[in-house]
Amino acid sequence: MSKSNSGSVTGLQLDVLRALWAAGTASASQVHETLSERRQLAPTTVATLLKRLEKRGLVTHEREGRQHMFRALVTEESVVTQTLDQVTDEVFSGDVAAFAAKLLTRKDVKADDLAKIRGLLEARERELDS
Amino acid sequence: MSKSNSGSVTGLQLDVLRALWAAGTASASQVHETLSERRQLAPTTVATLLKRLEKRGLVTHEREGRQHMFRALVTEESVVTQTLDQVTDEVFSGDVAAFAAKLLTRKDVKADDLAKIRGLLEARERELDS
DNA sequence: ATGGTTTGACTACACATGTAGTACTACAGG
DNA sequence: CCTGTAGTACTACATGTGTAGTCAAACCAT
Repeated sequence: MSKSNSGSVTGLQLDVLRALWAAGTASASQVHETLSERRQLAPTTVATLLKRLEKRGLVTHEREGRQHMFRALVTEESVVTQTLDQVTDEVFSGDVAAFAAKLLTRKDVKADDLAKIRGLLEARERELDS
Repeated sequence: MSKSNSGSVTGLQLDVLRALWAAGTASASQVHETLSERRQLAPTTVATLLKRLEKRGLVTHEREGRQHMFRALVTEESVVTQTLDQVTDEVFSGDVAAFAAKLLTRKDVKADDLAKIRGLLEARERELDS
């Protein structure tokens, strides 16, 4: 049951997944290449990461000749949601408003951030209202 | 100096810290007691956690007779901020608006959450505006 | 004092993560 | 055909975390 997989991912794992989301399908070396700007990792390291993600059920692969072509089994949406759920829960005891509050009172929130947020907020209000 | 300590904490560690924040100062067994409703942990486990948090510089203790009275060295504020910073960074590449957006579009956001958020948003706007 | 109780110290162990080396294999070029 | 190379598989290792047991000292009550 239930599995649906409860794993939240670390920043590194997320980067790997992002490479896959961007490519759709990619070999270990392609992922390595993609990551190379943000992370200095040995190619084998990337392979290990992919393998571990596969073990956790987050990605899969299919051979293509001698290569493995990897593909994410989870969407960015679900991973992000998962992460936020966890934070909401652990840090804010499920209180989304408190969560948002903290976010809004951060030092580095800019006026245009607020504007964007306002837009979304209003859209969301209309949505819930209807 | 400096470091202000870069550690983000896990849910469990956060619970331990919360016990300390609530008590101001507490012995391992008091923390254990406090946690006992949320977590079924052996007393020694709690002691271990406290010790590790101390090693990381997040708490400290002073002997009081035969006991160790622990005290948090970080504020809830800082830990929460730290956590949000990390999520902002890792998950949203620093884009606070995107972060907020995701939060607002969650399934379980209720109308009164939105109302609260709107209040804060407006307060914040006035603040930045001034 | 003496023994049971409390509490801190040390040790342990499985699992995840970050990181990477080595070994083997199969393909491509000469 | 032989060999370099690319790419997978296996192994490794330090660190952090969740979880807890054992041991020893210190203390309280009889």
